[in-house]
Amino acid sequence: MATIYDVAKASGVSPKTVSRVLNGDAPVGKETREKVEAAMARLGYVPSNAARMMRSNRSGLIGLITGAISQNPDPNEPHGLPDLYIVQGIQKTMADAGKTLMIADTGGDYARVPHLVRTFAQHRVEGLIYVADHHMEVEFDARLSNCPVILTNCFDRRGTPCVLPDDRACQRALVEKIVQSGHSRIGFLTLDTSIPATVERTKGYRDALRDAGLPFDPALVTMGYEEGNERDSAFLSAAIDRLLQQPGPPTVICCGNDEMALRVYGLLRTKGIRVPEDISVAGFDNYRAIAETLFPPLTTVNLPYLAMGQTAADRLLTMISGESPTEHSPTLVAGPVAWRSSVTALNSVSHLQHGRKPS
Amino acid sequence: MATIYDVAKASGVSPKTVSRVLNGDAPVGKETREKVEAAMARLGYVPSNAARMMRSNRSGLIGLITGAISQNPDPNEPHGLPDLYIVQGIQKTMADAGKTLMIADTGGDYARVPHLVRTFAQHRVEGLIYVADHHMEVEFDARLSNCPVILTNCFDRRGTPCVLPDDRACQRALVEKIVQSGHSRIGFLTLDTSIPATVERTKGYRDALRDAGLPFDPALVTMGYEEGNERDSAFLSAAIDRLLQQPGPPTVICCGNDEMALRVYGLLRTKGIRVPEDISVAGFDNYRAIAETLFPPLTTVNLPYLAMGQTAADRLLTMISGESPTEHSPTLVAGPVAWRSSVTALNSVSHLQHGRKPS
DNA sequence: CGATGTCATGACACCGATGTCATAAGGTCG
DNA sequence: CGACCTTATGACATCGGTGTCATGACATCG
Repeated sequence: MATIYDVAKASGVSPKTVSRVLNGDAPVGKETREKVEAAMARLGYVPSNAARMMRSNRSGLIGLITGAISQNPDPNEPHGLPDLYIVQGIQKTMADAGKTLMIADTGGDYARVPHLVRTFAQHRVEGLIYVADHHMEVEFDARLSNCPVILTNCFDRRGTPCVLPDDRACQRALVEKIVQSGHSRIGFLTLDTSIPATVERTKGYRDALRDAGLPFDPALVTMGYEEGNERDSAFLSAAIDRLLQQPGPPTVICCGNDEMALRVYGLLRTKGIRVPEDISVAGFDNYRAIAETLFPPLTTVNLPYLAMGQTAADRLLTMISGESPTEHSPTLVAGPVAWRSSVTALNSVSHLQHGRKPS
Repeated sequence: MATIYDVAKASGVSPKTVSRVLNGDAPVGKETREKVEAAMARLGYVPSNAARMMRSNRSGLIGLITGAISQNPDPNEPHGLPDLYIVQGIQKTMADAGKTLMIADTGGDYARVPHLVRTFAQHRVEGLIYVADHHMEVEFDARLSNCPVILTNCFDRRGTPCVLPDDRACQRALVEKIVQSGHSRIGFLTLDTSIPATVERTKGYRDALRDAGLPFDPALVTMGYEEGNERDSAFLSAAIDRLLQQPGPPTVICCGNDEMALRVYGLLRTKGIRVPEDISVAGFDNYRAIAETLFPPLTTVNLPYLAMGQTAADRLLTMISGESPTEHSPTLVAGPVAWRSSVTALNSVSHLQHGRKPS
């Protein structure tokens, strides 16, 4: 590999002059510049970042740790998508800022994190981002990193700066729209109640009801998925039955995510209930492979993962530049409702739940 | 940031001895080692890769260029998954080999590739991998890279080493199993016929028929998706009608991918045709969010993206070590059939296509 | 007991850039 | 015309490690 000395010799100038041509940080005679540029092209010279970094002490590198790429021990899992969009947002923002992203993957093994942090520290990354695959609490050990850290899609107890999805506002916006369509008995099949997203979304659900002056009926809210057992049809089916087999059954069912909605479509049809004629269904995530492909297309909420990534990247860049003191409160990012035809407008006069024919 | 000199001073030895403790490349007295290690821990010393690299000229870095993370101008697209699993496979293999992966994303803009290659060259990556989001032909310009290059999920005209999915063998294996289940009229809704995968899979489809001694009927093969217009229900519906409204309609429909199969489920039900009682359906990709969540679960082919990534990584590592001369032929990787209940065993005596009741 | 070998350690140069300072040529101004 | 500035360039030290070689203290062997 050609060095700056080779270029200098080939063009008959000093290495320092070649450096000046490279960086344009001082005036260089036009003729000299052309000679040097010709020599660089001829030798296929590419400057060495390592050498450059030794002096400047600025690596231009950002470290990103995630399980996005292989969160699940089980390959081909559908999860790990959210983090992907987050990574995409980060990537774009960092590229625009002239930073190079080093991505490391935990391979699903959380114990690898300290090792990855150390590797990044060796490369003298200027900042570190941890991206979780779902809204969760973590304990991210970055003591060795010696650089600003931001958590994305997760938070810790130490108050490390973080960017989180605004599950509460999203669920609230969805339910508000559903209420505006004339629904007042709104079922809610939640994800496992032990995860933060469920807690926040349930608050949002209640917010929307309260604002609309509707009562909160606990019988309309029940858990549809059990943590670690997402594909148990019997569990989900029983949850649906709990909702439907009660006085004043819901006219619409909100699901914890789009995948659950997909299964709910199937289970309702098995029970001879049509979507959306007999009952409306809504999802969460706007997982388009499902939401747009289903028939009828699924009303859902677009969690703004891309924007979360961008927000996180911007916040980290601010921390790196050190302009303003580091803010410790979480940044919440909400997204718009994706309204599709799986939720029908209820005629506010007739409160029939069944037997409506498609128009 | 503490340096090796700080550690040397703090422990009262020479920098070189600290280096020896770090690398274990020469014997160090037990007492000295402990002093040095204590000093390193106390100072929070982390060696600088940049400095290390300058002498050794070995960066331990592998560059990966992909659109996986943001292939689609349209966020939340379901594609970009295959590449993701490929990236996962590469990541794992490289981590095991002690290499650090630098991932750059084209952001959907192919023109950025030369710039990304240059950035990698500046970091002196030891090898370069390009991952495409689907089996395709590319023109990958890596002249500046000055290191081994491997293409994954794509190929070029110059014969750059590449790893490709064995679409032909996969489709063949799927059709073989379907034939073994008693089907002989096998419909095939292909992806756009202009893409390499469709060409190869159609060959595999014909291979399986030929081996089973079944005739190839062109009326059973038709295009279900048009390039760039994947969500046109009318197009797909018309294709289904072409297959069904003919003498000797198929007893099973193979789809170009799992997403198409999801739509086919919906369209068939709209037409009053039950899956799998009236007709069987098979997919391609084993996209589990769909294949396992659908009812009935979808029979499909597991394209081994993970294995492709591992294969590509292994091949690149071999090229880097330079042990054997670089092989230029493509490496094909096949995957197993994922057999689920969307394809029924046909009683080989009765060739009824309709009217079978669920057992 | 001297020749040889091993162990433990240090001095020093070097990798490829860039920051600092020096220097020489030519232009401007009072 | 000399003081001073700007432009264009080079010499040299430096960043943080590691490779090479040298050195001194012991141990081993014939």
